[in-house]
Amino acid sequence: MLTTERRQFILEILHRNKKVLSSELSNELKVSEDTVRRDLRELAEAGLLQRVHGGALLTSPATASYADRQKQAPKEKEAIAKSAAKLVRPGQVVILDGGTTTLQVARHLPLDLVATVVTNSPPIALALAEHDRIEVIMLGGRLYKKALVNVGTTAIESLRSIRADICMLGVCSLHPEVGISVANLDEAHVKRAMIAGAAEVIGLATEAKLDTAANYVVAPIQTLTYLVTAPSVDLKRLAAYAALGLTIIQEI
Amino acid sequence: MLTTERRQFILEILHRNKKVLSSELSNELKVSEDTVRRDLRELAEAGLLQRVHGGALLTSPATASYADRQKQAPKEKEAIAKSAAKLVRPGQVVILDGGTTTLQVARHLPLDLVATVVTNSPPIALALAEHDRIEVIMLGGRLYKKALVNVGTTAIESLRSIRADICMLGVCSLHPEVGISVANLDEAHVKRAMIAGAAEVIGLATEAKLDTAANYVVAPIQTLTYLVTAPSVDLKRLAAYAALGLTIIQEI
DNA sequence: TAAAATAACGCATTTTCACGCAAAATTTAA
DNA sequence: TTAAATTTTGCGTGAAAATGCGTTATTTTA
Repeated sequence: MLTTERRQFILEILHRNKKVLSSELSNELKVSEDTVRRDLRELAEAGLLQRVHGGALLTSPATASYADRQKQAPKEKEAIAKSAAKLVRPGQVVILDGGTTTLQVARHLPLDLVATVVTNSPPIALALAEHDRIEVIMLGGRLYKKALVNVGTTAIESLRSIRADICMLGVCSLHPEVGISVANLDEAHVKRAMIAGAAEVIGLATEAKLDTAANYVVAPIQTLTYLVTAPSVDLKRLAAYAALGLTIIQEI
Repeated sequence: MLTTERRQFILEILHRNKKVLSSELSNELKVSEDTVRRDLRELAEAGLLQRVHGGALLTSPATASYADRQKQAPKEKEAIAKSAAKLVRPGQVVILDGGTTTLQVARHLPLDLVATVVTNSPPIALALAEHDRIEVIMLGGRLYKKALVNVGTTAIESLRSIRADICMLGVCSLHPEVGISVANLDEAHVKRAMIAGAAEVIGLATEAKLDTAANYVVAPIQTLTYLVTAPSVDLKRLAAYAALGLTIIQEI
């Protein structure tokens, strides 16, 4: 049985049963579990299924992908969020990009912080609704459901009239040469407008995002003033970024 | 059953029953309470539920006042929402005002409905993210936390360039002579712009809102094309409104 | 205040995963 | 067609995840 054939078969089973187990597939297909896992890994990267411990599940459309990402490396994201939240000074105007990491930042802002937050992410706006003294400015636009952010000219236009102190960007992919890149063109445009509207730009990145690139480039690395990562990330992996002039923040 | 599967199941139960008990889940899922607790802990960290002694509750979507209102007359609101949701025809462009009743409407829209929804309410935008075929246009602006809606010139400006088929308005106060009125000036402005941007206007009102008035008048009663109320409301109470030319809808 | 229920913590066990390496299979090039 | 290069696969190892149990703390209730 050909590799491609086998993978097709896995997808069929998955759509019939809504889930597959690595162990069962290994038995049924007469290949080792390693091979099955490799298949699942490939298929997951292609977005055709959702890997979980023990096998895989159907990728539920739209918002599910967001919920999934919320579960990825939650510890690391929380560590980053805590550090990043401390960078916001009272009275500042902050542009907060959408994303699961920035959502954590919003949650970790002190409840009594006086500030203005500009965001294109409905979940972040809701999280900040509990912060009495934070003024929330929501950027409108078409809701891009995969990332739960508003995109389009409306958002970009609104950003033109905003001069923020800092901008916190959840970077999807970061590469010393390629720069900051994302998987969606609309998102790239909005992020670029956010960067243009702030004096300082803070990038938030989990380790998995380092040294990777996506299809749409937002800006070169030097655009960032700070790069916040988890304390667990090896300094060697960050050397290339530090060399480009960024200040690396791993813990405050 | 896979771990991820189990956690999804817990979330489903939670959304259905508004609460879950560790002991019940342990029985139902045939796993130890430890495991259930671990699941709840993880899900809570992801912000998907709120842990309490004995189990978990739904995450408060936002501020207390909003959550409180969501608890007021839930049956009545649901009845109204079901009727109102049926008024949306495939392919239409719908302006959906913020509010607890309109949020229910969003939730009751068919999952396969093809439509465009324009809203200034982050909770509604999020609820609609699960509807694959609904395009969501979010109106930006300053977040008015008490009602969780975006207000201000940005929202009003955006509405100027929209011609919707219908507009669904959660009315705060309704009075035959005063008209539609609300407690906040900014909200009044936005609602007026919404009305101006739609061919038909549908008002949603629980019984408690009939024959009351608030400080800021949005528009006269005749602005409404339909008034949707719960079937439990006595027709006599609605006579005055019917006399003004509205079509009363109590159940479909 | 005491008893009961619920939670948290540490630990051991089992299962599942990831990674490197070498053999086998497949594709590409000479 | 043969040889070289690439890909795929299976296995061994160690790491990580998931789970249940015993114990101790905390909260709730009577």
